[in-house]
Amino acid sequence: MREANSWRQIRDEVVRRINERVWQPGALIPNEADLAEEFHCGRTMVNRALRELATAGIVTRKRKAGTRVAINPPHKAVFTIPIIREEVESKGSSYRHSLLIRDQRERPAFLAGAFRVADDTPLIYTETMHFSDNQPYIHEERYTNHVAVPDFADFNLDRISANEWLVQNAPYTGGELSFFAVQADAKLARTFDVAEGYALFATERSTWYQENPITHVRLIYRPGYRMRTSF
Amino acid sequence: MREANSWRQIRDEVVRRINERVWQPGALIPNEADLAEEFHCGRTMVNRALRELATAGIVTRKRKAGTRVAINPPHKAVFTIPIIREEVESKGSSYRHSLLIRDQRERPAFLAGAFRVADDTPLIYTETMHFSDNQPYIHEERYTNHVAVPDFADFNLDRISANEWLVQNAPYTGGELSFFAVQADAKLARTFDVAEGYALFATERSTWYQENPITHVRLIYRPGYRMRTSF
DNA sequence: AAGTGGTCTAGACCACGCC
DNA sequence: GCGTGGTCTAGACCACTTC
Repeated sequence: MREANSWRQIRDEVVRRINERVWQPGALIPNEADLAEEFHCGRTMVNRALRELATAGIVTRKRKAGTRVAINPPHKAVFTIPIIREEVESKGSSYRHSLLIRDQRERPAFLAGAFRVADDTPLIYTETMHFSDNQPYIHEERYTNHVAVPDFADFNLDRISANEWLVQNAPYTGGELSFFAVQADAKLARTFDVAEGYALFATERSTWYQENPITHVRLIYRPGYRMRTSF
Repeated sequence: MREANSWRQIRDEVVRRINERVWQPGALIPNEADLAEEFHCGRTMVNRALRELATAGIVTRKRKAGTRVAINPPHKAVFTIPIIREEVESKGSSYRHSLLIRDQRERPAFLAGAFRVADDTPLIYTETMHFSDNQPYIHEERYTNHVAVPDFADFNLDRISANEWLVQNAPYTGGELSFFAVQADAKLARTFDVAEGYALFATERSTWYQENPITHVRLIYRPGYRMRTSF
């Protein structure tokens, strides 16, 4: 059929046939050897193209059973969590932040599930306001386990935010992320200049390194904020 | 060093060295040929291992410049957008839904950006309530382009929800997803038994096939809902 | 110019899973 | 059993980027 000499062309041609219903959802597509012959290339590159489509959920593959067009389109969206400064600056706005509070606290009750440290382990608590073009943008509350990140306690957070410092210096092996809505309390209402109880978008993120909790952060976004992604 | 004969083992060993700081963030790691020699394998499999790590954002690769440990850990999370019924049932709850409204409307103004059809194209509007264990769970408002999905107009939505039908029958080539917070209006407040103005978590999703809009849906979740993912 | 990753081949053997 | 995808090799040439 069409000449194809790179795995990208093979991949794109397979996608085209799926989109145009040459190969229906659920249908078996030709095996690697046959496709290699059709495209005048080695089986290795057919394998690579189909493997990538399988990772993306476009096809499903089983030994002996062959490769099928996936029945359910992949309802997956990859979401990238940016460093706040970079997010602001990428929109052409100026960024600054202000450290409001920095002290040591014991773990609050609501963190017991996410933060598996002894009840009386002191945690570093920081509260930071992030601004975009000098307008309040994100309010950040963070608990950091300084046993896991000893350098953090001494770090000057005036120039670089906790967000940025931890992203670059505290690698993690796993984490959890959640999205939800909160009502503005009195302080947030004042900060963002809305009525108390106003609906604000919020995220929480926990990260850990092996079994050790590193940090837990709650971000509350300015009124009307939307977090977007495309797929 | 350690014996490794599969690309997975190579990948895991590289990850181990990065996590244990044998190779620091930003540092250059040995080139493919050297790693192939160390692991007693072909360069192809080293390439595959490192390519996968590059896709995951663990390392960055440039010709001639070599492979470096990424400075920023990958702040990526993958969201799977489930069929609502499956989400509810996977938690062991019973699911049902109720179709509240189904009519034809012209495109509302707020959809002009997301829905590139002529202003007077009639769209199918549906409003559905999803229940978990007979408690209100998600309120759904949907606009569907019946030019793109002709079968949808005739479909009986009593047994299968629009959500589920479209996922399985209307493949798409792209889409957009956004997360935000809304205030409950009078109707939502009544539905979810909260005060008017209460903060609710909401998502909007648009999908299209090639250049044709398929559907736009806004989901408003019950009070206190959190959308979670781990990484 | 030279070194690096990116792509590709031809061929091989293996592991899985349907029959 | 036996056909399929999964893995792997040894070698080659190319494209890009830094020098």
